[in-house]
Amino acid sequence: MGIGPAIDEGFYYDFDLKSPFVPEDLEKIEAEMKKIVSENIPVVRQEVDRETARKMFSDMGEDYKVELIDDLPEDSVISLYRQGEFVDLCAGPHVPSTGYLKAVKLLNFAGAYWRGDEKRPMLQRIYGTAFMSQDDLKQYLDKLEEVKKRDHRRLAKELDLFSIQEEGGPGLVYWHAKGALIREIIEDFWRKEHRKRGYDIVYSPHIAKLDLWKTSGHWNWYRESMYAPMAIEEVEYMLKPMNCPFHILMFKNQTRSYRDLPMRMGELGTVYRYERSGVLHGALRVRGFTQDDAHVFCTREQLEDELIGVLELAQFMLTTFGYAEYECMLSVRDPENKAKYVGDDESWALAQNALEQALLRKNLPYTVEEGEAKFYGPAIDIKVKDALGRRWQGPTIQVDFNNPERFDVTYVGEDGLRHRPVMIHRTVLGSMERFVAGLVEHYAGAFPLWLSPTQVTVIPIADKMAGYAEKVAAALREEGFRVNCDLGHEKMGFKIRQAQMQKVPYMLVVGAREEESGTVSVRHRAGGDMGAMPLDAFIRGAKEELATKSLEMLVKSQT
RNA sequence: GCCAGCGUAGCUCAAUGGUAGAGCAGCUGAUUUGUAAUCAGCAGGUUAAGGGUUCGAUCCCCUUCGCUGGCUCCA
Repeated sequence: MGIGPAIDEGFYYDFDLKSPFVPEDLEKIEAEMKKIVSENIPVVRQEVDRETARKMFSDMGEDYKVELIDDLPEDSVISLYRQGEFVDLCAGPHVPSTGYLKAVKLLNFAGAYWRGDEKRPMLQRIYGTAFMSQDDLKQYLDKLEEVKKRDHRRLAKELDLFSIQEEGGPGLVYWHAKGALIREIIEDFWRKEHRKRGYDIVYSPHIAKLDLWKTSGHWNWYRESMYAPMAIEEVEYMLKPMNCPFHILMFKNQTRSYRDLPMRMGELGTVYRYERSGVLHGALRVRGFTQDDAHVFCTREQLEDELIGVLELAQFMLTTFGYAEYECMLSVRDPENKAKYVGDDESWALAQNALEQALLRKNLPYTVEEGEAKFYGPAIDIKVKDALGRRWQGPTIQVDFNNPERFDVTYVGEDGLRHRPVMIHRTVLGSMERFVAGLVEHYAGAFPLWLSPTQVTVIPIADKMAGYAEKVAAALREEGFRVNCDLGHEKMGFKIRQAQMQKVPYMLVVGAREEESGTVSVRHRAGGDMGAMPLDAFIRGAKEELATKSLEMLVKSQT
C-alpha cells in the first residue's frame, strides 16, 4: 500500500501490485466495499509511538508505510485507524463505523509515481468518490457527463473550429475557418484594448541564433523545453520558446531615454516548446502556440503603477469573456532549489515585493505558492473559474530584474547617466490555443453573439421565399453581421436543427407572412421562438447585445 | 517520458481466425414544406503503419505512430 488521501472531489489509494488493475477489478473492489459498509464495522483510532508503528508496518511488509513513518519526527505520536482486520496509518478523523458511508463509487485507475517523483516506482492508483447521499453522488456523476459534453476536443470537431492532424504531428493546432474567425475577433479586441492602454504592438521572428538564448539564460535554464538547434550556414539557430529576448533587442535598438518609459511592447507571438508526448491535451496543451505576450520596460519607481495597470487590464479582459471569479497566486522560488533560477537574492526580493504591493493596493487576496516562479523571476498567476466551477490558468504577470542585467539594457535618466530598467513579462489570455479551448468549454460552444462565427442564419420556409431571405441576409451583412442564408432544399425543421446544433445565436425564419410585412420571425438558440418583429427592430436589438458583449443569453441558455 | 487502455468509412459505432456492416455526413433525383431530422438511390474501408505466427489475420504476438485516463511537467 502507498498512500490514500481524500482529495477535492473524492479520494484515491495507491498500491504496488504485481499485475496492474483491470476494469473488472473496479467492480469487484466496489462490491467488496459495499459488503464492508453493510457489515457496519467499527473504525477505531489508536495512537502509538513511532517505533511501535514502524515495527508494525515493517512486520506487515508495508515498506512504503515504513518510509512515511521514518519521515516523521522521532517523538511523534502516530495515529492508526483499525477496521476489522485492516489497519492503516492516518491522521484522521474517520467515520465511527463503515455503515456511515452512504454513496461510494470507484471511478477509474491510473499509474502514479510514489510520492509524485518520476524517479521512484510507479504505483497503481485507484480513484473514487463518496457522498452523503445517492442523490448527491448522482449529481456529481451528471456533472462529469456535462464536463464530457463540453470537452473542447469534441465541440471543436462538432462545430468545426480546429483540429490536430496526425500527419502533421502532435500538439500542432490547425485553425479551421470558424475557429480562426473566433480567434481573429479575440485578437482584434485584444489589439484595440492594448493600444488604448498605451501598448505598442510588434512582430518578431520565430528563430534566433543560439547565442541569443545563451545570453537570455534559456539555454541554461529552459533547454529541455526547446527544440534542438538547426545549423544555418554553420551558425546554430533555435526556434523560440518565448518572445522576451526579441522584445529586449528591439528596446535596445536605440538609445532609450527616461522619457520613453514606460515602454509597453506587445505581441501575439507564436512560440514552440517541447512538451513530452504524454502531456499533450487537445488545444489546451500543445507544442506550438501563440501567446498574447507583452513586456513593459520601466523604472523602479514606475513598476508598481505598471503592475496595477496590468492587473486592471487582466480584470477587464476576464470580465469581458465572462469569467466572473478568479484567484490570485504569488508564485515565488522554491527555497530548497535556488539553482533552478537565474539571478541574485536581492533582485528576487525586490521583484517579489513589488508584486505583493500591487496585489495589496488592488485589494486582491492571494496565496503564496513556493516553487511556482519562472526561472527569471517571481509572478502573479491568476486562476479563473469557468461556468462549471473548474479552475484554469489565466493571466500571469512576472517581474524580471535579471534579463535587463544579462542583456545590459539601459536608458538615459534625467541626470544624463545610464540606468537599468525593470521588465514586466505578462500574458492576459495565456495563449490563443488554450484560451479559445477554455472558452469553448466555458460557453459549451454557445459563444456570445460578439464571438459567434455565424451570428444569424436566415431560413426561408420554402424555395420561393429565397428572394426575401437573401434580401434579409444582405441587409444584415450590410450592417456588419455574420450571416448564413440557408437555401438548401430541406424542410425548415431540418434547417433549424442544423442551426441549433451549430449553436447559431439567432435563426430568422421567413415566409410569405414576413415578406408581406417586412418582418422576420426570430428564434434564439436558447430562448426558442420569439415571434415576428420588423427587421430593423431585430437589427437594433442585436446591435445592442453586441455593444454590451452581453452574457444574458448565456445565462438563459444554462437554465 | 512513465503506467494502463484504445485505434474498423469524413463522424458515431457494429461484427468475425475464412476476402467488413449500420446510422449520420457526402453525391444524384424526387419533395416546397411555419420552429430540433422528408423520401429514394448511389458512392465510400490495404480494419493506424510495419513485421511475425497461421493454409488463411481486421481479430493472436512483436515493433512503431497516434489518441484517451492519470502521474511528472506546463501558456
